[in-house]
Amino acid sequence: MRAILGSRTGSGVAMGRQGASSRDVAALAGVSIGTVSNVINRPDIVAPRTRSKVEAAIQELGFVPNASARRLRGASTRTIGVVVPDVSNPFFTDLARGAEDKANEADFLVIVCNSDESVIKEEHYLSMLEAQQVDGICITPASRTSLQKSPTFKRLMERKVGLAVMDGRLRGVDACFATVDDVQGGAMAAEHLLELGHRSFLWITGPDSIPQCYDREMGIRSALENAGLGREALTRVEVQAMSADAGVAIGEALVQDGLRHTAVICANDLLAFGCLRAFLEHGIRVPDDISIVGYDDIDFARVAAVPLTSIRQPRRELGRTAAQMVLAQCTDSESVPPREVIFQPQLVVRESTAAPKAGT
Amino acid sequence: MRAILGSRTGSGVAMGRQGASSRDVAALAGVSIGTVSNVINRPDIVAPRTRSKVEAAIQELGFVPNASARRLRGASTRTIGVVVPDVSNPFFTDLARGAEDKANEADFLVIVCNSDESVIKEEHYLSMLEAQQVDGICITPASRTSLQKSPTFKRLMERKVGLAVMDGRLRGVDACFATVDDVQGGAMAAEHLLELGHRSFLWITGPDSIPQCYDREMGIRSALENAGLGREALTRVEVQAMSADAGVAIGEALVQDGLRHTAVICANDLLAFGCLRAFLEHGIRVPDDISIVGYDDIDFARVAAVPLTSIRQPRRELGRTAAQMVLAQCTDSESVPPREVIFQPQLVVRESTAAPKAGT
DNA sequence: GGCAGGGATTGAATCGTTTCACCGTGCGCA
DNA sequence: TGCGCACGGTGAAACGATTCAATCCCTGCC
Repeated sequence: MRAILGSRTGSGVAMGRQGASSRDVAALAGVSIGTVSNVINRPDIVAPRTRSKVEAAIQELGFVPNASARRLRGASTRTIGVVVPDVSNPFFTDLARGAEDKANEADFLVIVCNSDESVIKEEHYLSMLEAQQVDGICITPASRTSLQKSPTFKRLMERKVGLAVMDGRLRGVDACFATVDDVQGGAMAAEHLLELGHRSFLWITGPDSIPQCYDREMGIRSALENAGLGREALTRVEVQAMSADAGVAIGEALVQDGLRHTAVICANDLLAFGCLRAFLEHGIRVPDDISIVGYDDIDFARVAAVPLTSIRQPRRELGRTAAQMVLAQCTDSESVPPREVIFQPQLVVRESTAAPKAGT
Repeated sequence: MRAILGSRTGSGVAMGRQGASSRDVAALAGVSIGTVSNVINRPDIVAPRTRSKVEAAIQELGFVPNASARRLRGASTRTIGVVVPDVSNPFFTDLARGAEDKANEADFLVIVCNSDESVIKEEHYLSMLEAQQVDGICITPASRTSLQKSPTFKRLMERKVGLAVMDGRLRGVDACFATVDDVQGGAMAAEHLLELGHRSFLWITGPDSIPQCYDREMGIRSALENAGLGREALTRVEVQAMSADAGVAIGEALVQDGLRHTAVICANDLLAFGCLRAFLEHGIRVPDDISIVGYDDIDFARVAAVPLTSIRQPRRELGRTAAQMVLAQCTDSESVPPREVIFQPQLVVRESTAAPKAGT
């Protein structure tokens, strides 16, 4: 009476477009399909003899449970999404890598999505992740405000998909946050330069809609204010893409204009690299003629043409923490994970900063 | 008689742990569930009026088809896996990013896996990807030989999962390959240095099991041979991890030993960076005292302390091509995609190489 | 020896979608 | 008027695993 249960590919080494199914395993082991499921999910409740029979069958057929079917029946897909602006920015690479490490420890897979800071792409990815039935999402939002308005995002929240925002906070959103204190980081950069004696600053940053940029600027401004400087002490230049190329472009423009500041603070190391390169190519000496501070302290900061003073962020740790939060939400179901972890940035002084020249 | 079909959450704005299902949409639009499916998959065969009714219902409920259910019924998951040694190596970052770009254009999602060059981790990831029912896999194998032996890999092949090997070839495997001619690349590096007059080389490389390392070394050796040099002209140093830190360690050791070569060729830019840094810290001048050639030409190569001469690879293009091949295999079903694309590397000369000092 | 109880296993229902055989309806044509 | 056909739409089966109520079997106890 069990003969009828054969797989569509026969009972031997079941192969074809699809691998072996639990039916095949059950047939080969001479048990019911439910027992196979038990062996996989609750091995302890299965009698040792039965268990080893089933395990042998699983081995022989090379059976791997179909995650789609599993998910359909309510189980987890063991998959999380990671949405970042651009993994080719080393900062986000490390964020993603950290998240992947943590996920891997829990046997989860990671779907990586690059939003390229486009709200539209982000929204699109979110809905694909929803369709994929991911268990959770770690996201660095493309914008400070638009995510909250996204219908997909709202649905995701309502469906109680695990959610952790990396490196940024969202007003009025009930999610976990793994952030670095960007206001503090901005202040650190400014204070370092103030201590060296600088009084005139150039701030190269991305669009104001990027929360990190916004916060860092706030930190810089408050530090300058505390030092008794007026708003005119800080000149603000905004770039569209926070890339090395953009940094080069700005650096070139600055050189053309004649340098009017003694110090440059960049919203990330990539910009700083570009800027540095443009300066050096035009014979401007760093830090003698001008100081540069980067942000992120990516691995390459220390091997730059002039090793870069930068604000270090615990990048991998940030990703790990976010993944941890997401996993906690979707694994331990009702245990409430810490809602917010704020890391402190760290000033790393290298050779790109020094006291301004006397004559300035 | 259709009343019985309500969703478990009622007929209004259906919400809960799960989003709205096609049943909900069907109920709201007053059509059958099959019609909803038709609207989604073959809109052309549905009458315009019906179609717009259904589309309105989809909108209202925020319906997103469940990919698991879809897949279960034989459709694609619209997901591919990308397995690389380590995305925090910029070379692989770009490979992954290229693949993601291409996948995104076709509305596919990418699952990124870091094997850390561990055959065990690689195998584990492969079986998770199998369970996820990915449509295809782009992989840079952790080893030259072990993948062919992996049972999971064999199953994957038999199941006709789309497969593309990035940056490496596998003996006796029937898959697509997107590679760069590493033998040629190694030769280019050596020839450049030979032309400058170098005769004594140090080759810093990863384990021989890594195909790229192996091939590059072959290229170097044949170039030296062609130049009439014996095997003793090349000293080989092997590191476990091809990271900047490993480069620093080697660099330090070299300095301790006293430099016996006039040129160093590194199997990747990270090693070159580390080496460069160690040299500079000990007052050794590059390229005056010693020349360094990297490999990959990552973005940072040109902004290094001494801009690095390197062998450029079309990184993103490689990833894009691999993804393209995989997608072709799983989309156009029977159209045979090009089996192999070989890109040519390119020598980029910067400031880290020069003729050896006269007295050497 | 019979029965209660508990551990092991089974079988059927279920998840949400796709697919396909089938059914009405209305129209053109003989 | 009646036949056949095309078009739109329906409904049920199927995909592969999980879950849980039901069943079976064995052991130990009275």
